[in-house]
Amino acid sequence: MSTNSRFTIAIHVLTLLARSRAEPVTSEYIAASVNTNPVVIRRALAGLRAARLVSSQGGNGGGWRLAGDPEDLTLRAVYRAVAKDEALFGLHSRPPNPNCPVGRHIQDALASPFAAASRAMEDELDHTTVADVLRAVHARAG
Amino acid sequence: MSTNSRFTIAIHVLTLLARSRAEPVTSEYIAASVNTNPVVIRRALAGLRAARLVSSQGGNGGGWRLAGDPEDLTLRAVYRAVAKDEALFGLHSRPPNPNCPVGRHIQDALASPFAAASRAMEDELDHTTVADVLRAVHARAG
DNA sequence: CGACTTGTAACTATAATGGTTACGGATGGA
DNA sequence: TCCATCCGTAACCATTATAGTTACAAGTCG
Repeated sequence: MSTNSRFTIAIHVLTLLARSRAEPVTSEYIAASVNTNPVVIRRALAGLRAARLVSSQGGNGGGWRLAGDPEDLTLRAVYRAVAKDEALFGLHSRPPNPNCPVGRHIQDALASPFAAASRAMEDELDHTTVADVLRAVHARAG
Repeated sequence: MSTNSRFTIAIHVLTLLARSRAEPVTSEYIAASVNTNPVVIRRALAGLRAARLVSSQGGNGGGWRLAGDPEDLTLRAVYRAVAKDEALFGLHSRPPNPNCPVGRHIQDALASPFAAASRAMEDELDHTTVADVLRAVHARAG
């Protein structure tokens, strides 16, 4: 449904930060792990900082740190920071025909089932934390 | 998460077909309700026909019909027809660095929570049928 | 002072999405 | 048979999202 990797990248980066505890990590180091450009990382992290999930420090010895305990950082919180106000399912790109009964009311009729589906997904994301992801990575790393 | 209206369009069209029962509906009529071009509708319905949700009939008096009972057509089935194999959350656009423990295992570590979230969403979509949507539209149309 | 790092603008490439025109082919009634 | 109708699909274009890259200003710390 999406050609978009923002959510995955965000979790990847936060997992790296969780692994290094309070030690700041540079965008260059992160970019090497994600296999992309440091600017892409800074852009992604700017959004997470706006959501108070991470903090940054410029200059020598600077970098990025988790703002809180990874045990308390759920994938739902990460999802909301990345998705912002964007709905899970997009509506019509142009408004449907208001002279057709279906066109006039379809968006209202879909609001409830769409919201329920989105809520169910987020509730499930609430069951996993960044700390859980880090443990899963460590388990596979042996 | 998606700039994509395929799912909404599909439900909209199927609701129109459910309303007209066995009477075939032309792509031109559907396009007028959706407020788009008939070719866009034909493209969308071609996918739904491949999933056996609708059937089409060319020539005079032709058009599109639901293949089954709208009471049995859940939004989950519509979602799967529209999303095909595409995952709800995209992974990295370029493979992460295999020399980093996190980069090497992050995708595997995310497989389980991502699948659970997608399943939770689909389970919720299973609770609503196209017939339900049509009733919701009728209720609002007064 | 100087090495380092973030912040951000600017530009480019690629791909997805959707809108449009055009036309071939099938259907069914007059 | 003829013809209006309607699907099937190719082709092309515009718009937008994404992300990759270079460049440079500004802040930080030893």
